[in-house]
Amino acid sequence: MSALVKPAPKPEAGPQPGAGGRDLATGAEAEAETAAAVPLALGPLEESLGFHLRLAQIEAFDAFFAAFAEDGLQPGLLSVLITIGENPGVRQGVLANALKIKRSHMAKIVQGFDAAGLVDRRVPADDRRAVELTLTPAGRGRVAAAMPKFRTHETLSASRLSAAERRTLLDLLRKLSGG
Amino acid sequence: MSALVKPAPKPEAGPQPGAGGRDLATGAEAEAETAAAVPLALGPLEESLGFHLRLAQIEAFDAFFAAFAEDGLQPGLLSVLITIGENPGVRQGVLANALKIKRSHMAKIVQGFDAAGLVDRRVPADDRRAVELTLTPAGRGRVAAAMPKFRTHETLSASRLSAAERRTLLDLLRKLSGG
DNA sequence: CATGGAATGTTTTCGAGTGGACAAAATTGC
DNA sequence: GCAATTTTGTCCACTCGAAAACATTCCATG
Repeated sequence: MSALVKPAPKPEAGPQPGAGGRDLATGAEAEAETAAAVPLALGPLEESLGFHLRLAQIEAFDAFFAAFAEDGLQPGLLSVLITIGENPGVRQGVLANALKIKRSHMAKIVQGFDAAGLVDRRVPADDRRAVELTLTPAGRGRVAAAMPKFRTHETLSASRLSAAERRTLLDLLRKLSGG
Repeated sequence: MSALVKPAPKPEAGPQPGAGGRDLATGAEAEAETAAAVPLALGPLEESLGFHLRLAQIEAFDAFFAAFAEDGLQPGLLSVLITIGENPGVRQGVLANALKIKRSHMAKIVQGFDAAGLVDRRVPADDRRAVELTLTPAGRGRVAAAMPKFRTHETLSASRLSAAERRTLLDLLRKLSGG
């Protein structure tokens, strides 16, 4: 598949009228589909952590996609690359565990990266079941190239929060997840 | 399909050895797959809102599943039912918009609910494209039955946070999502 | 009113992610 | 040493959700 190599989802002429062409830099939220933004009564959902987590996550995901659209890179995939870079020789299962990605899925992802020449898979001599992962030079380049955009994205996506609020939110999320 | 009527995912004999039988009440986190909980260096991810949102959301999702496994109910589906209940006669598209569910997906969901006899779909006379949704008595019963469990789940899932922290987290999430 | 465009919901098609069975290698117990 | 169990990764079948094309209805403009 090489889910990383698709040369920007669709090389269209420009912002199509119907497609709702994602204003990248402006930060305007631009009324997703159509359907008036009628405020609904959410009842108990209004106070639900899980519900708001989902909302926030979807929004963050969308923002990420908007930022990285041309790279054809997804949040999960980038996190895998980064983590391999930070932990050369990490075991595939350990990686999956830390990133909350299922091992079966991680296998697919790593296959894709391998095929794309971004990671090396080495079978250690002392345990021939395992696979140790390392970034290739190309992989390191890919990560390095993505990092500035990543930082920009992180800043932009929290633009509604003050620095202190962002810090607090991060800490609380970490605490919630048992960090 | 009737994705709501499956009588608990698998009516097995008991907690299978290999299946990892989800201790519901204990709250112990029980080492998901196997793979030692080796702490990895996450580098820039450590400070990433999006990354921690994903982690927290996955965890919340899992907890929800554990709590509602026997009901065969999913977070998104319950949120749809609740919101219809809170807004009788709501338009399908408005609902999709508010819950960040794609319209095409909402169509499927509503079809399922309709087939299960949980919602009524009424085409208003003044706009024959639209569909207005209402809970049937059975639907209201379903929601009412789920609510206590839902509140319990909400409380449990935030057990690592104090009440004040939970409140703060909720407010920050809402602010982040443009509430 | 006729005609082109927009809004609403549906269908179809496809990718992402899961669950479970599996093969190979390691570990343990005898 | 050898069988049983466990760990590690992979494969296959399936579901959830998204993107895009579509049909129908409404609206605007002449």
